[in-house]
Amino acid sequence: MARAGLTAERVTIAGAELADEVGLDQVTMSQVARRLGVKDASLYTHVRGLEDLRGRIALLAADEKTIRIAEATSGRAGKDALVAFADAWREYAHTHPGRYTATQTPIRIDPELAAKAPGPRRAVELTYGMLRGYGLTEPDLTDAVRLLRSTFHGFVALEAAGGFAHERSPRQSWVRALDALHTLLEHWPPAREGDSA
Amino acid sequence: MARAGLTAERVTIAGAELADEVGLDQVTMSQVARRLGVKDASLYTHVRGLEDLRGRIALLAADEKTIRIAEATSGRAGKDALVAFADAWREYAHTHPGRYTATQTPIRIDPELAAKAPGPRRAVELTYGMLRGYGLTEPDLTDAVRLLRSTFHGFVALEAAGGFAHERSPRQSWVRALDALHTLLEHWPPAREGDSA
DNA sequence: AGGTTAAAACTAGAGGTCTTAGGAATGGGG
DNA sequence: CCCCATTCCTAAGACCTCTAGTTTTAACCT
Repeated sequence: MARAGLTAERVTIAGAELADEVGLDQVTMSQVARRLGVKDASLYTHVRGLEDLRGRIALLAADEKTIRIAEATSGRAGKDALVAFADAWREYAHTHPGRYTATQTPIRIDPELAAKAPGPRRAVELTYGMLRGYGLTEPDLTDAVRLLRSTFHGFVALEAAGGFAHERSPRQSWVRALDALHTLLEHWPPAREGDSA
Repeated sequence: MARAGLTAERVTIAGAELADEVGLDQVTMSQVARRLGVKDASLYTHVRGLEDLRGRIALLAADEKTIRIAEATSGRAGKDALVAFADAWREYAHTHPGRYTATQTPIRIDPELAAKAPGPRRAVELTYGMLRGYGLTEPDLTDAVRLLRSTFHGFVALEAAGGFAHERSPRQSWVRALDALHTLLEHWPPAREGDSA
């Protein structure tokens, strides 16, 4: 029987495609094997198991998303950068729902593998870079980054879960949310007594 | 063999407990049956299947969370109410991680069953009520509600996924995020040209 | 009390999944 | 050309979901 030419990467990509098509929890070893024209057991040469595969999909997605954001924000500053960053984030979640879902799973990723992935560190740099123009300093900077990431992630997650059943289109709320966040970053409230606790 | 006295509700609760203990995706028919001292097949008298059980857990969680929030915000207004609301939300996610995860799944819930659940409607009322003091009007009100829900959900989701690896404690960032959101609600930016698109 | 009956729980089994173990083919390096 | 590490396979065990058909239970009725 001719070799299929599998690699860990090809298996991961097949899994990611499957995730986007039928949902992350429909990604099984068997399905991925079938898609690659191979028996289930053959995958275990390249991937430790289902958990490992899921982790690799998550890492792939994180990298891809970071790249999109980097492209989108390149050369922009201030609110332009904020909107480009956020739109790229949401766009990725929309076009790759399965991959995006994978990024939400608690980190059960092989640490050694994770160390090789450029995504996370780069993502952090991008976010801090985007906020540079607002003149925040630590620890406000970290807090602001966390607030932004929370809002972006929360919005697309709720959107995907069907949480916005209301009349008003999510798109409109999204635009207004970005307006609001921009305003907020420009007028970031000073820490008050007791906030260091 | 003596009857176990199962009901759909008892099965759901067993599933919810299991979810909190070992994670939602470890909740299987077999495990739930084992916990109840019953054979797998017996569960199908009370619950349509695994999907259905998951949906019921999600509904249970939504109701419980809403109740906690209602209790916490009762009698409060303004920033007090905002903080109580948010803290109750986060607290629920922390103490019931499996149940909370269940609420994130896209709605595959039996519509008939969902109609009976008081949670969702009540949750919406609570949120709008909490914002009453800020003097917002539609459609800003809807946008603000969506922003808050996104941020709350996003924060606890990232927290649970290990997304806040930084030095600074999530608790501190949470407190500051609430400060920031309060400020934002007090100075909600007016809609600009083109925002209705 | 005893008999009837609907529901609850069981046994059996088909079909799917994950994973390990060990055997056979393949193709690149000596 | 042949070695042999790697790739892919078959086989098999354990577990899972769900359906069908059967037995047991408890509640109701006279």
